[in-house]
Amino acid sequence: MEELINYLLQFGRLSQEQIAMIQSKVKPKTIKKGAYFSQAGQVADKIGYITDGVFRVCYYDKAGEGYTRYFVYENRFIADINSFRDEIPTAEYIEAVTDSTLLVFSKTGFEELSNTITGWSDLFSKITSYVMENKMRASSNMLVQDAQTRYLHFLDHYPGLANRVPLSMLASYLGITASSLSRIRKK
Amino acid sequence: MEELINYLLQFGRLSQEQIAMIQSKVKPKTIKKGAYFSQAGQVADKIGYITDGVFRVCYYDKAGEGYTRYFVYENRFIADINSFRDEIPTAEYIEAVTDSTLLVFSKTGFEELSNTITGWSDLFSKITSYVMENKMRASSNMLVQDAQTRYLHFLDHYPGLANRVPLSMLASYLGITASSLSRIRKK
DNA sequence: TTGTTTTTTTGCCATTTGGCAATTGACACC
DNA sequence: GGTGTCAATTGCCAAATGGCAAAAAAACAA
Repeated sequence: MEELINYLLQFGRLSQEQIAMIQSKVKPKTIKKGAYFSQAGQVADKIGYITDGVFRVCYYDKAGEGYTRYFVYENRFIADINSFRDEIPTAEYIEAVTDSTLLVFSKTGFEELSNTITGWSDLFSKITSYVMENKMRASSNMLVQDAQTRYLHFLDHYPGLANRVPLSMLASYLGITASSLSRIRKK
Repeated sequence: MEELINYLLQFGRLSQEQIAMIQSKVKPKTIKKGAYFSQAGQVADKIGYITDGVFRVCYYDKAGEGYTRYFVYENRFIADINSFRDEIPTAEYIEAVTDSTLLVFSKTGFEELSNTITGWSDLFSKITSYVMENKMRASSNMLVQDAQTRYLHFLDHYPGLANRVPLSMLASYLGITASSLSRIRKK
């Protein structure tokens, strides 16, 4: 809870009353490894702040093969923001990679905050565009690097994360096969 | 001008007065091929709506080699939104790939719209997150496809664009060398 | 613990892509 | 018409990566 508030304060000012208001709209939730926080085809009805655990945003091809777009872990928000805002179905899955705990804003709770706290939706869209820009830059950068460079960059940009996610998921995030990643890892 | 309004209307409602207000804050601008709309190290002080031409968002490595993150063309906004909002220096260049014309919002003009038009900044952040999500999805998808698939996808997703941008820029967008793209093209 | 299932590693070979250099082509300028 | 400049094509070979299958290791369940 503490962390959530500190995270928000990085992006804008909040009064004590506003903080109390936010805290009152958030509910703890646990989710098991392998379960989905949101699923393709459904409308995302909540926004989560991860207090413990790792999630991945992913999709599946016709053959059922899963591809990881990116990972999100402690002290970050996880949500399909476009689905949530416009109430349209998601295109992707948000899957718990480990057993996890979250603080969750419901759709109605979030809207109450938008109506009560001046600048709340601006603050949130600031977070959103900041995060998305980084995600986009990351995958755009990977495109022009070879597999080993991508892996090494991942290791020092997300220290420890490589040990918390299955190799196969990491491989699909890096855009290589599991075998290739295993070989690169040997070095 | 017509197109700008129609584009905005796709993302939210606007009254006649609001439309007039928007139109009064926008100024036409032309920019020559090769010139920059915004540059790394500077603070982006404007948002452009492209009425004619093609731009690319790009960066350079130490060796001076340029890499294209993505292209933007007619009837879309071009801006470094995080730099513009927070008044921090951009990390990237926005370069005119062809001679182009724009409609430009200045920082002050844009702020006046935010203060005058209820929901203006929500409407704009809706556009931003929608566009960024798509850009991110595009480069994330490319990561798991081979070069030829990426090229073919580009051709039918952006019809005609391949003929408007130099091969070398397209190659760097696709994450391959100019030679490789040239070979793929032969087929 | 034991057996079962899933994930990871490894070997082998085919294919893709990169790197480099030479050639060709387009275009502007003299 | 010649000449310089820059972009695009092509050939050659090396390096990176994929595909597939078998073996090994790890995770999980009974």
